[in-house]
Amino acid sequence: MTLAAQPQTVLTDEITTGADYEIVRRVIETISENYRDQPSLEALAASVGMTPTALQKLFTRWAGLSPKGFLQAVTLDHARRLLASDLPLLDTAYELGLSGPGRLHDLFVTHEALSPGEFKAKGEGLTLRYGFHVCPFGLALVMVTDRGLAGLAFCDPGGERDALADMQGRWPRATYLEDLAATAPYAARVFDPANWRADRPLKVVLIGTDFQVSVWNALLKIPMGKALAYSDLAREIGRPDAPRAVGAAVGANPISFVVPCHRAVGKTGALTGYHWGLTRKKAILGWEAGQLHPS
DNA sequence: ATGACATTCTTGT
DNA sequence: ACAAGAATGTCAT
Repeated sequence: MTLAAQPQTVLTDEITTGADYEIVRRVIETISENYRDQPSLEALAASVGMTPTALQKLFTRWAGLSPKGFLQAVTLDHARRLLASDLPLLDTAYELGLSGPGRLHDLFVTHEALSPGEFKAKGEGLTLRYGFHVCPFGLALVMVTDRGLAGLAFCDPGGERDALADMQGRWPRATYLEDLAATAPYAARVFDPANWRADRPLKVVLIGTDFQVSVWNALLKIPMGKALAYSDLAREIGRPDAPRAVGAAVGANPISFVVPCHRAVGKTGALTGYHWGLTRKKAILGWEAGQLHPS
């Protein structure tokens, strides 16, 4: 797959975006494995067979920030700074949402939980429409009900089957329909910051146990560019002794990215596990840093 | 730095 | 009902 035989000109936007992610993903992987050595742009470019300038351009277009800047964003130091910014943030940016049943964060999300009956039936009688869409982090599997967004998962090209199976395992009795027309608007809304507007709230449906839903609620309160330790989350929901259970609940979050599970980090600021791959967690964090400080 | 273990919730049998 | 596991945290080497 190395020869330059592909006719670049006929590739659609979507396909190039997917291919771009693959390159960027490998670069990010390299950066996060060797960030101590501060790999140079030249070395990074060589590792993916590109010229330094081409990689610089591609990476910056993707992340809104240079490989160098990304390297810094992924560093332990940076994650620690996110943590250092104290807890008060939890209630501040967020008073406005009190009027309605909903919660707000950067994406202007309103949510409702599924009724206990509906949940216990493991999705029985629920119709989930799904579709795969290209996004900045590879392929996104979007699942919606008539009440709003219910699931968001990631995969690499070729992994569609596994991703779908993973989601279907969560609600085995639900009916699944492929319906790109239904899911496309959600994909566009979620991954384009220009669409994060209060007058177009994103409706999501949280399907989980009480404990899980309370953890996901706490996650929704973390603003973009901030992070919280699992133990802080545990305190936030009033179970200071259950950081481990919180970790499990965070990992079970069916709507990744929208429910910002990537903003939960270890007590020390270390980036810990991620259901859809640690590399992707770093990619998302770096991408958010780029949205925050456009260069 | 490494490893054992404490602790809470979920899930499969 | 029970046992095992999980995207953790802490304390002892």
